[in-house]
Amino acid sequence: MAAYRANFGHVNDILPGTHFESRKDVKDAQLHKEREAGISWGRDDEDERAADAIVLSNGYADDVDQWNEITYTGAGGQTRNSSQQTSDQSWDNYGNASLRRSRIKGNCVRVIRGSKGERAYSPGSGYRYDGLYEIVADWSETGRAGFQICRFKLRRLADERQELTSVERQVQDMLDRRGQHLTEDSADDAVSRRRTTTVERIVRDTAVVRRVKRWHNFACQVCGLSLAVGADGRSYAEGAHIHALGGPDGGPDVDSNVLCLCPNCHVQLDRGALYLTDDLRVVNRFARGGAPRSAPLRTVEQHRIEKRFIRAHRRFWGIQEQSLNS
DNA sequence: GGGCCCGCAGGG
DNA sequence: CCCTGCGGGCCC
Repeated sequence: MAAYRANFGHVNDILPGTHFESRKDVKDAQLHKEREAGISWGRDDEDERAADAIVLSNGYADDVDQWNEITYTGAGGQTRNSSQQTSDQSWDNYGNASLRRSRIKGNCVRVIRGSKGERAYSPGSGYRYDGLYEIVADWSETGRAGFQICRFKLRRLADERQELTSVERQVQDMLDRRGQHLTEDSADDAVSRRRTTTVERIVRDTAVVRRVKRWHNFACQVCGLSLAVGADGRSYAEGAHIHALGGPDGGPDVDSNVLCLCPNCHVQLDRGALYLTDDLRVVNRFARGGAPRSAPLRTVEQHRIEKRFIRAHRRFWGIQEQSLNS
């Protein structure tokens, strides 16, 4: 059998946010080579071992997951599946050496989160592909259990640096061509601006966003509007991140941080005109008639919203949740 | 190809 | 909690 070749970046047009039932499914999708191990590696173009994907599933007690930044623990030094170090880890371990190699070469790695990981950022069950990260540092230290561990600092690539999948690239090419064409004709600056926003929106329409919109049948969770546009008979809705994406303090692209909204309510949420209370009521700060008005957020069983994202959004807009007359 | 070791599964 | 099973690498 031919040696596995490391492959960096998205694979098979699988969008970040795509959910899998089991490690076997993740492997079969070619996101991660291994059935069980955390680090996926193969030979790179110089025939060295280089890592191309990792799984985070609480296998090592020293892991720290903050979505945008991950402090990952290398492989080895524990009895299988125990989560407990019983000896030192080594840089001779192929997984650890391959992650270091990818750090040196600047290869990005795919990150897959399992349900046992950090609650705020992990899927309720199974596994979820969360896109591309770069490895910014590696070092050794003494772990909680008192043994040497290999450590890696990973940072999520900014949205504009998350490489597009090939389908998205095709759409972008198409839009680029149309944009050029229109610019020649009209020299209208608004055209290229609109083109830019369209591309951004495509990039951000992850599997998470698609799933949330489907759960709500493309109806707005705030006002209930079902915008019937398009020939497919489906309504138009947008995936709105409560705790906005981007930047080192950006929120995660996970179900519990996304709402299905109409464009009006989306922009109001993004500008802080709408906010959510801890008990999932929507408050319009600038409602006509003086006092803020609130109404319950429309919810469905399978769509859990996390308070921490609601709070991050309020904190961002400097909203203290005190004067709540519903 | 066989034997051995390893591992962020998976199920009882 | 323990145990079994399995795929991949690597060494004969």
